[in-house]
Amino acid sequence: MDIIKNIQQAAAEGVTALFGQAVQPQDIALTPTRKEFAGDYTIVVFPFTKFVKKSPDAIGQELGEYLKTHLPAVADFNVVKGFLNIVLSDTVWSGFLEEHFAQADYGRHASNGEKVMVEYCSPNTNKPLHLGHVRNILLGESTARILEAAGYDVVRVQIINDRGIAICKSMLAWQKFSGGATPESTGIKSDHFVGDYYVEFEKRFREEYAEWQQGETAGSVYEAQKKEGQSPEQFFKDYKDKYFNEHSALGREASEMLRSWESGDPETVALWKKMNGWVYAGFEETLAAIGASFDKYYYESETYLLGKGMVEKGLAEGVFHKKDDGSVWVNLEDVGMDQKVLLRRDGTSVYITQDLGTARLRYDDFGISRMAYVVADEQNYHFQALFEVLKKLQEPYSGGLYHLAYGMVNLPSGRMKSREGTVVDADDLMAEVIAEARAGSQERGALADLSPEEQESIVRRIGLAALKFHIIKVTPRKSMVFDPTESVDLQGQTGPYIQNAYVRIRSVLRKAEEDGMGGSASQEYAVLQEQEKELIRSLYEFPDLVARAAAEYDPSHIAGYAYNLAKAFHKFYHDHSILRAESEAAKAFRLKLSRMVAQVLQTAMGMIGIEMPEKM
RNA sequence: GGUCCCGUAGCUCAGUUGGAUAGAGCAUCUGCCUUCUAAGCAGACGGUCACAGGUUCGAGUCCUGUCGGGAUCACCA
Repeated sequence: MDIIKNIQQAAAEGVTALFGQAVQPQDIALTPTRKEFAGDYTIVVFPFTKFVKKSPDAIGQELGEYLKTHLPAVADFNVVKGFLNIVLSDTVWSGFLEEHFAQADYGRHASNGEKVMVEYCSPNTNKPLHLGHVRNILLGESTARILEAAGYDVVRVQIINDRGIAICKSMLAWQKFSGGATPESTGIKSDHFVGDYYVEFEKRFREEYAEWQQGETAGSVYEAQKKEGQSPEQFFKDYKDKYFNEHSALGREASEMLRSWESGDPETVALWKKMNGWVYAGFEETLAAIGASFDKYYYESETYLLGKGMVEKGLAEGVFHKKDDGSVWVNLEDVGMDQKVLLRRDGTSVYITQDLGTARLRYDDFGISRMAYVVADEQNYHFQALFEVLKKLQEPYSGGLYHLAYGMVNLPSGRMKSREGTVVDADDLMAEVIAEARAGSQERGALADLSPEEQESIVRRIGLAALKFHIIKVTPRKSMVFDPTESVDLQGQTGPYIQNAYVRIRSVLRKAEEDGMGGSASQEYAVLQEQEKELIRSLYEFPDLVARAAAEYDPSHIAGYAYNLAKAFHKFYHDHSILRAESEAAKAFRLKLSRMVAQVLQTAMGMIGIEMPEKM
């Protein structure tokens, strides 16, 4: 039974029968009726005035009559200013509830046999995860879960940037300054431990640079290369990278280490493995705390040479071209872009070459038909180019590529800057929201008779719900302002607000079970309250919403839906008693309704990685 | 400068793909717990949907331009 489709179908037939014009059911504009009018769904009749020489009101009347006589579900209708409001029979809604209230997987779609990959997280290994990664991970994990709910077979992967100058800086600093300290000997979480040495390197480097600026070499470099009217401060700020490459002792050592790694020097590789191992152990802890897990990790140290074969193939097919200096290019001007280099003149790969190879590798590994990359929007251009190149190569999965671009996470004070120490650490952030939830919980005292372990488990769920919901409710595409004090709010439009609706229902259901609840009496409940209908209407729309969130790769739709459903339930709960309903029939009906609301809230929140507590 | 994204209440965000009088939360103020969990409910206050044109029965939504903010335009990743 699909209520909306039935109405559209009947309305389309009605238009044909009454006005002699063929229209497609999906072209019937059907929207939920606004609260101030009577009805469940509204058909906008204005479009029909194009081919019917009657007033919108007259058309509405005729079509309303038609629907009322031809569709049993339609109990009544009214026409207001060209809007045909359709009132459905209460049995439509009570029938729907009876059919679905016990369906545990309601809202989840049957398998569609398609395999899709979601790439997310994808950190560098020189520093711990921060707020930006948190948005990425939450979006990626939610998207993966939503796609699963929509019937896809999902493969979660990340590509870890485990090589390059950054990790060499950490390695060098550790080698020079640690005195053999380890995460174990210091008691510092292992990814933070490695990050600390990266910071140490930067600190020492700045000191070295500042000292150098006082010397003769610096003076002559400044005089020779300064731009007109440029102060020494400004000049040396811009000169930093050049200093690193051309003058710095630390810079030379770090570059040396990178070369040594690239040539496979056993000692360097061993050190690299040791420090990356620390980082991975720390990441795993953080990812486990957030609730994300992966099917496969790809490492840039293993993929950065890939893709050359595909470039050769493209060359052979004439899709790419080689310049006189030996570099290989693709011309993307036909799709409004530039020329992009694919192989350097020395034959080595660039970033995009590696991504071409990695895409192919993944296809070979998993046979996926679609791939979603969760990567910040600063890489929009890169992914546009990557996808176009894969299309030119006619890769079998190239029609199913999607860049889930998300905006920057800013603080109320502005952009996060590591130099100013304003980067919000992922572990700290989680600890903070959980502490806030703990404080709130102790104040309320509702968990006092549970064991400390149970209390802690609940408090974690509440804190993480606040954090996750706060981030996921924002449309991915938009950049967002993250206010730490708001993220720990437990009231209003928040994760805990939704958990609370669930907890209230569970509490009622527990009591009902003690009393022994009457099941079949609900069938006799004939006249529904407006708020009951609203809840069921909302439940009815859930599967479509899941499909839409999957199609648009947008978890914020699920967050918004869960909030609206919880809000509707809170109001219903406030206005109507469940266990002390007017009749046995009403009580049984409301128990079923509440049960299904709880079920759907749990399913929806599960899709965005939020677990529900039984009590709070 | 070229391209892309964003601009909605004091703040943080929705707005079902063009439908009715633009909605929530936070903040401020006011009510509601001897009654199923008050992390709740109700009310008040708060808007030139950045601006100007256009398309049409109808525009926050589509088109053009302007202003403001961000990103990006490497043989870096």
